Formats: sequence, C-alpha cells, structure tokens
Amino acid sequence: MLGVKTAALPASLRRTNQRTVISLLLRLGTASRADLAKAAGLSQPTAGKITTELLRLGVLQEAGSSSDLNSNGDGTATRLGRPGQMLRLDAMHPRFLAIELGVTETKLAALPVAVKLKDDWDFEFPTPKSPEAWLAALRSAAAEVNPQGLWGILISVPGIVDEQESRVLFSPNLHWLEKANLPAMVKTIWNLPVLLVQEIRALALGQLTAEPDGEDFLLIDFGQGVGGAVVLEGELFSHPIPLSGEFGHTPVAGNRRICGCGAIGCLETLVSERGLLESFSADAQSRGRTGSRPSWKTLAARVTEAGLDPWLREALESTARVVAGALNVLGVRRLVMTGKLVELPSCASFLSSEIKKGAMWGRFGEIGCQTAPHRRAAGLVAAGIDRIVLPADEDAAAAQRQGVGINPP
Amino acid sequence: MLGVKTAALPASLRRTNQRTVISLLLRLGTASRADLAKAAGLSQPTAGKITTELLRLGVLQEAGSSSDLNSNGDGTATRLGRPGQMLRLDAMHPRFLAIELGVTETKLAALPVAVKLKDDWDFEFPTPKSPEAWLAALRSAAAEVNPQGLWGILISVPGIVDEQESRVLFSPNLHWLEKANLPAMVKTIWNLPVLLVQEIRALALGQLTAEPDGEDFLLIDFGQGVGGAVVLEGELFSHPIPLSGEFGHTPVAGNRRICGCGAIGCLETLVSERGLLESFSADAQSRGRTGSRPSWKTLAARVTEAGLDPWLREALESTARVVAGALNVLGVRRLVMTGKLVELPSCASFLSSEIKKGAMWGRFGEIGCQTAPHRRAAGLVAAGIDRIVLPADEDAAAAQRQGVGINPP
DNA sequence: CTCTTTCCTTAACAAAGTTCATATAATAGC
DNA sequence: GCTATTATATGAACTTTGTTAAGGAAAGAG
Repeated sequence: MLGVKTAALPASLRRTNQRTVISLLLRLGTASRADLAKAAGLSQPTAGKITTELLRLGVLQEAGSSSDLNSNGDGTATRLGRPGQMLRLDAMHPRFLAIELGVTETKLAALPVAVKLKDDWDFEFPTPKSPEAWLAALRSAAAEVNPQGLWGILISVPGIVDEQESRVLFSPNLHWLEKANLPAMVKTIWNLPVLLVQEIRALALGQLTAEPDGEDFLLIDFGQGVGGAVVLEGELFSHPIPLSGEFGHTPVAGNRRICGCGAIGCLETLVSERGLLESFSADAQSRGRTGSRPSWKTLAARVTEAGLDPWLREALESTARVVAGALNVLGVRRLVMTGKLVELPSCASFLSSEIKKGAMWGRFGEIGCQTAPHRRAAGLVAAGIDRIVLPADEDAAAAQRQGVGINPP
Repeated sequence: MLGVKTAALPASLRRTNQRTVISLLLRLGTASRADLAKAAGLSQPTAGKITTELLRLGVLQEAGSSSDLNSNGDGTATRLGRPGQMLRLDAMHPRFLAIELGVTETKLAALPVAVKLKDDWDFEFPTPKSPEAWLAALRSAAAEVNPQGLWGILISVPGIVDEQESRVLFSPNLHWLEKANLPAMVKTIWNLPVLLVQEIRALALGQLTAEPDGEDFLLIDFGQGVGGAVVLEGELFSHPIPLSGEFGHTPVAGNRRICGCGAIGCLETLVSERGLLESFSADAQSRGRTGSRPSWKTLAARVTEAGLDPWLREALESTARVVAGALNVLGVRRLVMTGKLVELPSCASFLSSEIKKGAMWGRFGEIGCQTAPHRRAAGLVAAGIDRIVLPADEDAAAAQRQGVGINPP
C-alpha cells in the first residue's frame, strides 16, 4: 500500500506542546532542553523531540552551551553537571513581513521569530483610498524588502475579518477593504502565504506574547475605532463567527450620533479619536472658544490644563459601564487598555476607577487595570507561527510551504 | 514493581468522547453503536469501547435490537442487514438527587441519567432563613427519598459559587449560604458526593442539554436576581475565577438604587422580580392608584391591559443595551431568555427587538432571540454526569465512588 | 440454502507521551 | 591527574487512545 493516510489522534497535542515551548522561550529568552521540559511540565524525551522539530523548522536556533554563557564573566556560580545546549527563538533570519494596514498609515517591517515586543516599523506610507493605489504604494515599498527566507506576509486589518477565509467582512473606517481580495493582491508582489489578522486580535495576541503567564484579560484599544478582545485561559478567544470584540458598537443611552456601521448611538462615536475631537470641538464652541482648531494636540493641552471636562467625563463613564458589563459577563478581572485615549493625562486612571466601581469582582478583590503600548507586530508574528509554521494539519503545512521558502538546514 | 502510576496522555480524550456519546443519546433517544460511531465521527471499534464502558458504569442501558423496535407496528421499512443493539441513557434507576435551593422555595427530585428536559420536582418546601432550619426541613423531606443506587446530590444555588471548592462565595438574596458548609451539612443526611452548581450555570447546561447542537448562545435568567451564562463552542464557559455570568450587577446610567451586592445602580435593581415590583408600585402611586397592592399578578394585569408603561420600557431598554454589549464582545448571535420577566406579555418581543438594534451582528444577519422554560434539573444532571460519573481522573472517580453506591452489574 | 448487507468485535498499527536506563560532559575532591 | 558527583540529552520499552483492516454474526432477498 502506498501513502495511505494513517491513523492520528484527533487533538493536535503535539502542536499544543510546540506552542508551549515557543511561548516559554519568548519569556525565558534562552533555555536548555532540560529547562524547557521542567517549565512546560513535559518529560525530557518529549521536550527533546519537540525542540528537534522546531530546530528543523527553523523556529529555534542554538545558542551555545550554558557553560559558555556562564563563564562570560558574570559572577553567577556555574552549576554542577553537564551544561545544557542553550536554545532560543531564531533572531537571525527575517521570517515574516508584517504589515499594519491602518486607516491613515500603512506600516511595514520584516520580522524574525524572536520579535521585539514593542512595535518598530521599517517603512511606512499614507494609506491611499483605493485598493489599486494601496497595492502600487506597497509595490514600491517592496523594493526595500529582501524576500529571501520569508515564510509569509502578515497583515493587521481594522474591522471585522474572517481570518479563515482571509476576507474583510466589514470595515467602517476603511470601506474599500470589503471589496478587495487582499491576499490575491499581495501575492502578485510576493508569492507567499498571506494571513489577515483582525487588528484588535493582533493587539491581544501581542499582549499575550508579552506576558504569557499573566492572568486572563480583556484588551481594549481606543483608536480610529474601539475594539475589544479577550484572552481566556491563556488563549485568544476565537469564535467561529468572526464577530467578537466589537466593543465599540455597543449602544450608549442618550447618544444620538450616527456611526459608520449604520447604527445610532454606538460607543465608538463618543470615544474614537474622531468622536472625541467632535465632542471637544462642540464643547469648545459652547464655551465660546472658536479660535484654536480642535486637534489632538489642543485636546491634550486642554485636558492637561483643565482636567476632565464634563463631556469627557461622561464619555468615559459610558465606556466604563460597557467595560464593566463585559468583565462581569466574562468573569475576567484584568483589563489592558491601549490607544490614544488612555495616553491623555488622567483618562486611564479615571476609567480604571470607574470600571472598578462597576465590575462585580471589585467587591471581592482587585480589578487589575493597566495600559500598554501597541504590540501589533508581536501579535502578528504569534499568529504567523501559529497558522503558517505550525498548522493543524501537517500536510497542509507542507502544501503551504511548497516551493515557497522554508529552508530546513 | 507495584502499582506504579503509568503513563497517560494528558488531555482526557476518552472523556470527551464519552460525553459526546452521552450528548448524542440525549438527542437521539436511542441508537446503536454504529449510529453513534457515525454521528460522533468515531470509528466503530472506538464507539464500541466507549459504550461498553458507559454500560459498565450504568449510564447506558440496552434497549433491545433495532428490529424489535421497527417491527413494533410503525410502517418504517426495516433496514437490511444485521440489526443493531439499541442503547439508551438509563431511565430505570434514580441516580441523582437534585435540589433547587431557591430564594423562596427549595425543591427536590430524584432523577435518572435520562432526565426530563423540563423541570418536574417531586417535593418542595419554603426555604427557611437559616442553615439549621434548612437542614431540618431537608431531613424530613429525606424520608421520602430512597437513597438506593444514588450516585450523588446535586444542588443548584443562586449567587456566586466556587464549584471546585463547593463553597458559596456570595449570594445577595440568600446571605446565610455564604457561611454554611452545604456539602458537609447534606452529607449528614446522605453520605454521597455533593455537588454545588451555580444556578445560572445549571440553567445554561440544561438548555445545552435540550439543544445540544444548537448554535452557541447567551442565556439570561430574570428571576430573584438576573444572571447570564455563555455557551461557547458547545461548552458552558467556565472561568477559573468563579465569577462569570454576573449579568445583573452591571451598572446602568442614571439608576441610583442600592443593590444587595453593595453597589449602586445595578441592572438587577431594575429588572429582578423585586425591582420590577418596586418600580411598578412607585409608578402606580404617581398615577394616583394606591388601591391595589402591587403584586406580580397586578403587574401582569397592568401590562396586559396597558402595554409597556414608560418605566418598564426604560428598564427593558437598559437591559437590552447590556445584553447587546455582551453579545458584541462575545461574538454570539443567539440569546435564550428565561424567567418571569419574559413571561409578561410583549416583554420578550420588545427586548428582542431592542437587542437586535444594538447588537452588531444584527447589521449582517439575524440575531436569534428565544425564550425557554427553566431546565435546572437537566442541567444539574449534566453537571453530575460530568463531575461525578466521568471525572477527569479515574482514580478520583474510584475514590469518590468508594463504598458509596455505583453498582456495576 | 446461499448471497448480500449491516453490525459488532478482534487484530494490527500509529501517534504521542511516560518511565527507566545509559551515554556524555562538565565541576569537585583527593 | 584521576575519580566521584551531578545534570543533560537520548534511546528503549510501555501505556493510552484512536485508526484501518479483516472476520464472524444476524437479518432479509433470491
């Protein structure tokens, strides 16, 4: 018989363990097989097999023996016994081209597996208003990228994305995406696997990468839109219907603004960048100050100087109620906030205190509220490793790599 | 070597498949091993092994051969080939004593594995106001229960429950529970495993039992309190922190009522039974009708006659906003509502239409809103099967059964 | 009475993890 | 400098779980 598809345990156990090892190396930086076995709760033989595989795939690289590192002058007492072969995530070869397709800017960076935790883009250009123009701009940026050794293209997209089908379903602030076939377009430049990742999910994955063993959390980003994503039991929550995290489109009592999504009264119309500026401008006019044109800068200045004006206070209170409701339903007690809004002075702390009042857990213990930088790039790479390098089906993986560029040594 | 704990795959795969088979039988009623294999996507040998085990445990019972059933007069063409041995969930032996510990009533029923989908209690008594009185009342009810063959006691409890530790953490409407050690108390009557299940979770599990392959849903119950629980990817969502589903304690803008939980403005103070009656009474007074004492009956009459008064309309709108927010965050598009509120005329339909307006998915497709009866008993049995009959650790199972009453034939 | 069809079980095997044992490479002690 | 100790990495044997392949059992069809 020839090439019969042989039996397999349905659950992709091996894959789970591979991911555990990668996540451990993200945290530890460098570790021996024995360290990994201990930390992952696996036996040494299993850890050995897994690392062998990851080395073959090019995800890991060797980093000398532990004695080399220890003898490097620092005073740590060298341990007894045979030193381990240290391993780390590969930082030598750029493996992914990450693209942030933002409402106003498009940014690019070529990233290795060992990605930096904070975004750091190589090139950027203003996002044009049509698919063709965007592709043209991307094509000229492409000249600066060496596609040698790349495994895939990762694109962060605002709005609602069907990540399985790589289609943008809905993007209120960038409507032309809905009709474009991004993967096909990008493949005319680089013939590599292309992965679309919903922006808010990339951010959450990035946060998860940065703190892999932090507690479960809800991440909210206040940008051009307002999104939310949840990490439950150490995993980014993914629903078959690609519609989770649409935080900003929750109705707010008394709000009559029309939202890009077609509904009336969405939270987003109050606390997106545009919404905030709109309120600020209306308020400034009512205060009789029509002089300075409302911009993010003047808004920041006003907040620094006058604190939270009533309109802003109210918007934050509404936000806090929606967030508290989400925390209550989910049973999560940690919140990570990103985006421009929480960089305004005292906004983050006011939000936090309001949320703490509204969330049930606040009556038993502490609600953890923190702000964080954007970690899109780290999130994109996490998604890329997960879906391009370690796909569920080994055959599919092979097919996707076909003639494309994974180069086992 | 003697009794060395041997190797095992960490994920409890077998258990998952056992549960799949049970859930299939709940839906199909009766099926052969071959049917189950096909429906569960397992191979016939595996299905055979699993059913053998479940028969040994007493979860399943044999139900004659399919030819017997078919020849029973109905006109279905008897199929070709060897008829299958039909299997069904055991309906002969009462296996669990289910207790609904409600705020006003305590109800009991002895239930077999093949539980009815709608609640149907054998005895009930008013819930006393202290642990001792409750235990005494329970003890006298116990005379009517034959403990022969019982596997465990299942108790549905309102409030926040740590189901792992079997402790009630918080129960705003039944505060004495927080200090009582229910399992220890109950074990003085029946020396059997005792399982506490959070009321809202029992309801959601019951709904899941009734429609095991319906789409993921959010269940909301409007009773003495207001709770919510989520079924994601066919599983009741459980968080390590036992605090999910606390729907009712989300703050509502403008609401100044003081809640049993200690906070101000919780949704629950508006739409719990008590909250509704309070609003109704205030409204009646303002309309100058102090005559008829406000009761659920007069409220129902008023709604039947006058439709939704503004105060009720507003309360429902607030509820709809909170629900819509939850649906948006979770990416769920199906809602199941239970409890007294949605039995009031036109309340359920008004709620549905408001929620459809606020939930993001409503702009793409249909939000499914339905009402359902309480299915606590079914949910309790599901939890009992899961945690008493099929525990993760086979040793723990054996220990828990020790000298207690699982009788393999 | 034999043939076909379907059901159930036994046998052989594959995947993935575990324990146990063994080779290897350092430091520590004499 | 040689041996003892300790820690790492890997090879061998076995467990769990599930899969395909093959064979016996029970019914209707010809």
